[in-house]
Amino acid sequence: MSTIADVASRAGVSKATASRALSGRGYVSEKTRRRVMDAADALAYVAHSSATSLATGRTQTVGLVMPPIDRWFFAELLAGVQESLLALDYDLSLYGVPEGSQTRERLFETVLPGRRFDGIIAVGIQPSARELERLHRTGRPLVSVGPYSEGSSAVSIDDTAAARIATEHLIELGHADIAFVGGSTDTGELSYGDEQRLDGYHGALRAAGLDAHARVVGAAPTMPGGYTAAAGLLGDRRNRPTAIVGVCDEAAIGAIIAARRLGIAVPTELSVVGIDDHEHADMFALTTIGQSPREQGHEAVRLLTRRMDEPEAPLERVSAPSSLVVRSSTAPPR
Amino acid sequence: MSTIADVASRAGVSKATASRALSGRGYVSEKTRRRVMDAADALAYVAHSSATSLATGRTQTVGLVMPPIDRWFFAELLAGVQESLLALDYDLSLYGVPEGSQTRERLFETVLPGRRFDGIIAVGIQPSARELERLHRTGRPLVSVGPYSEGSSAVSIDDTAAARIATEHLIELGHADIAFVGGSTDTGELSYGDEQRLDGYHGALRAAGLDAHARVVGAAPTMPGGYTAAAGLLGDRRNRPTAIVGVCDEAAIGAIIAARRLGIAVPTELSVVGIDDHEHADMFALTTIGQSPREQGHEAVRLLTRRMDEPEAPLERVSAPSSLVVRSSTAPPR
DNA sequence: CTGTTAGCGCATTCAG
DNA sequence: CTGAATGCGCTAACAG
Repeated sequence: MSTIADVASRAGVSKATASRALSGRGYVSEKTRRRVMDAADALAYVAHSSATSLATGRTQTVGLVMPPIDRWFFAELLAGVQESLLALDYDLSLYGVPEGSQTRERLFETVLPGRRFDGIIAVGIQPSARELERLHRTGRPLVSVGPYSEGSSAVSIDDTAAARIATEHLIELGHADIAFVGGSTDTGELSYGDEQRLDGYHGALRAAGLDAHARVVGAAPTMPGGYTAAAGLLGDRRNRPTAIVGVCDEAAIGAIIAARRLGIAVPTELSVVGIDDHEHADMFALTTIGQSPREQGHEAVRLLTRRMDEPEAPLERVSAPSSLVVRSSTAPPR
Repeated sequence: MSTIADVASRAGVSKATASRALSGRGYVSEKTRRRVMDAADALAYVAHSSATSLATGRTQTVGLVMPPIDRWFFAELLAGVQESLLALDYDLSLYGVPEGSQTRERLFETVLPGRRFDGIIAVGIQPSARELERLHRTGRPLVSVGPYSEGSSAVSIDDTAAARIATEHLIELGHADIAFVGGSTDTGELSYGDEQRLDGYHGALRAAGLDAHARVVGAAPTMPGGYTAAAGLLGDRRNRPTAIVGVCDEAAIGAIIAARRLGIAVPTELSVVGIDDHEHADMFALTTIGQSPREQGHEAVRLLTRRMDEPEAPLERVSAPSSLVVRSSTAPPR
């Protein structure tokens, strides 16, 4: 692999001039610029990124930290972040952080402070005070998606409101016996957003004086999770709810499939509403609260670049839009 | 942020000694080692990764190049790669390559040759001759998953065999009218593996003298894709197949859901077999050809590290295991 | 076992 | 407009 010195000598100029010509910064006569360019691609020259980083202090790389979950939300968000970064010529380093592991410690203590990135996006992570201190010490900006962290810009939907609106939709249709699927799992893992959604469900019920009917059945936020939970819930035909709120669309879809298998018609005998507007929601005619994780990814990058370009720019907290999408999985109870 | 010089002077030693103490390479007395360590964490010292890379020539980073598809296979594979890399203290840079875009060019011409990585894993990518030349020119090892590339180690299942076995399973049960769902899409995109699977289907039919019955219906390799395609296929009750091979489990599951909606019982009236053993396969009692993309991710990293540690190590081509998993979506035709 | 001396490859002063 | 010199932070000989 050739270095800038090779290019310079081949073009008959100094390294400094070659550097200026290649980067486009500083004055270079059109003629020598051309010579340098020609030499560069004759040699298939590519700057050594570590050398550039060391000299400039910037890496053209953004770190993305998220739980290693292959849930739709994360996949979409990742795609959004990638799209935006691509357009800006930034690279992406991805870190999947198993909950409370040594990995996590190593990440915050060593990797992130190693100046491998110009900025960091943390998704669904709630850093501890010490972790935050480590991050800020690097002087690089942090953007969080989901849980908000001190000293960072942030973007997220209002999960509480989303679940509340979903539940209210059911209440307005006349439902009183509304169950929540996905409230808690056996393992006790309940991600930040999920917890807020549960709160929103309870809040709506309380406001309507329906507290007594609250029923939360634990389920993983997945289709099989929702399926299993709903199958149990709907098994007893005498005591089954008239409507279900899924913690997310995956769980809600699982519930719909369970209902169908049990011969329970949706929406005539059972209404189901989800949260997310998953790409499969349409196929199941699922009424849901729509959000766009992909857009949130774009927004996160926007917030990040804003502070990478201008470190003293004020922190921003943007609330991503979400709204009720009515399809045909909900109807008045009969 | 402090540098190794700060640590050295605080510990009263030279930079070299500090470096040795910190990295564990070379002789250092236990006593000074301790002093250096103490100084280091008093200062919360973390080595600057670019400086280390420049000096050593290694980045402790692996590049992962894959299509920006959030299909189960890729998500699982990514998880596997991450797990393995984590254990080895390697970082991961992720590149989603839109098919035939400028991005792709930039990636191969600039990013990958920029020595940002110690090795590269390419998934479902078929590099052109020029692209391959660029890669090899860097002298860093390449491992491909899926399509094999000249000069790289590779891991993949035998997609042709997988589809053949799936189809044979149906033939052995007595089916003659077997359709393939997901053969081609309107956009003409047919990823490498999918193409092979289609071949395997045709091969099995041919071997059984069933060519004439071949029916391929185009569908995206997704649940809605399979749903839509199957709905069309099964709509005509007079002329419908007795069995379906899905290009992947997502498509197969979509077909099952379509069948249920149409009141067609699986497996008594229709057999369905998929390929992958997707995490949802169990929920739908789907008979399928199992493979583990996660394991393939581990394997890819193993192949890569082998050649990163020993550049002259021979190239390897490993065939990942796959085998028939019989559940209850298949039965003899009635 | 430890310190000194040289780079790694690039961008960036500062003169000219 | 261009070249020579300097340094980014670290590791790797090479002496001692």
